[in-house]
Amino acid sequence: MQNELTERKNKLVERLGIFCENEDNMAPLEARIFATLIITGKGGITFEKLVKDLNASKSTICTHLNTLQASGRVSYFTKPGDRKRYFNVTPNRLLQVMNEMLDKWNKQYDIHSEIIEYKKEANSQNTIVGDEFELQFHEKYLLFLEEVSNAVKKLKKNIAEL
Amino acid sequence: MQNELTERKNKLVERLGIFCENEDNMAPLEARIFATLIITGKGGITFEKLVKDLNASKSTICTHLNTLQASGRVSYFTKPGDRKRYFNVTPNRLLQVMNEMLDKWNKQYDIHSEIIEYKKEANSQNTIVGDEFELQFHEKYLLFLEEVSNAVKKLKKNIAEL
DNA sequence: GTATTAGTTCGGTTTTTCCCGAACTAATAC
DNA sequence: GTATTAGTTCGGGAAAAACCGAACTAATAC
Repeated sequence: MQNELTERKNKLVERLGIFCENEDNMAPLEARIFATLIITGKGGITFEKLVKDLNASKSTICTHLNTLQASGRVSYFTKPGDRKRYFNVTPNRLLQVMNEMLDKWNKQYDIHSEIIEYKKEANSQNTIVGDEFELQFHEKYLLFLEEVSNAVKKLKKNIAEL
Repeated sequence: MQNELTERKNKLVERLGIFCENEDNMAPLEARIFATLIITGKGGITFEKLVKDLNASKSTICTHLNTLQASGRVSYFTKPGDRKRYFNVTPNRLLQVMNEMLDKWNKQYDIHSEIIEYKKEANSQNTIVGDEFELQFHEKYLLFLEEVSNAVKKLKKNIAEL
């Protein structure tokens, strides 16, 4: 019974780990740590248990926990009379996820804006008819980025109130 | 004059390249290729010009062009009486971007759903009061994924008609 | 058919990433 | 203070990623 649950947990850590590796550019063990923290939840998990559960060295766990904390994804708390740290996912993680999305889209917006500027300038200097840069793709892209950003900004408010 | 524009283009390729490297998991040169294609636009660019412009080996360009095509991001066309291939970004790239977003969110949805299942089961077996898993984070996350997915699905329709 | 050039394949090298172990520091329990 | 254990640092090694060059194939121009 207990084994079946643990097995299920491990499978989930692995699955979520691979996802984080692929989509969030995490190192394999870093992804497993983060996945473990997500699945462990608020209660947190100690350094030494991570070392055991993930079968990794202390140094690796230490390094990754630090980068995860530096990126704001992970925090820890302590219990009085217990010097261990209990690591968990930063409380307002969902808000963070939304902000990360917005950041990424903003960066893209800036780049495509600059590309448009560049292409306009190039077109104005170009003399060969029919050889101009088209701007539609970039303009549509900007439009899309605005819209999807707005949608997430709205969700930020709504979900905060939930 | 021409130099100034070329300089600007190179800067943009570099900037967009780094973005693709970081956010889209591309290899450095792969990212530069893709960036070049985006900035070159519909007219496309030949294999040999990529080799020259990016100062890379034919083999590397070849390999990356193939993976980029395999992932559906890049296509090519030919001109009659010219055996070179002209590579460019796949025409409906924006639609593709939206689909990639939806895919990613779907994957996350599935994983978090399974985590919820797991935690419910664990809670039902748990006897220690106050030691249950909380589900709010995951439930909010699912809600958010649904909403943002819906927003993008709407945009898919609207922007297609644009 | 032949020459030429576009593009591919594959083995190998360089570079980077990832992780570990051992020695170390820091904190607290006693 | 001293012992113990939590956590860190750093040098190095293994593994993976990225790129290249040389030899090759394929296509077309002539």
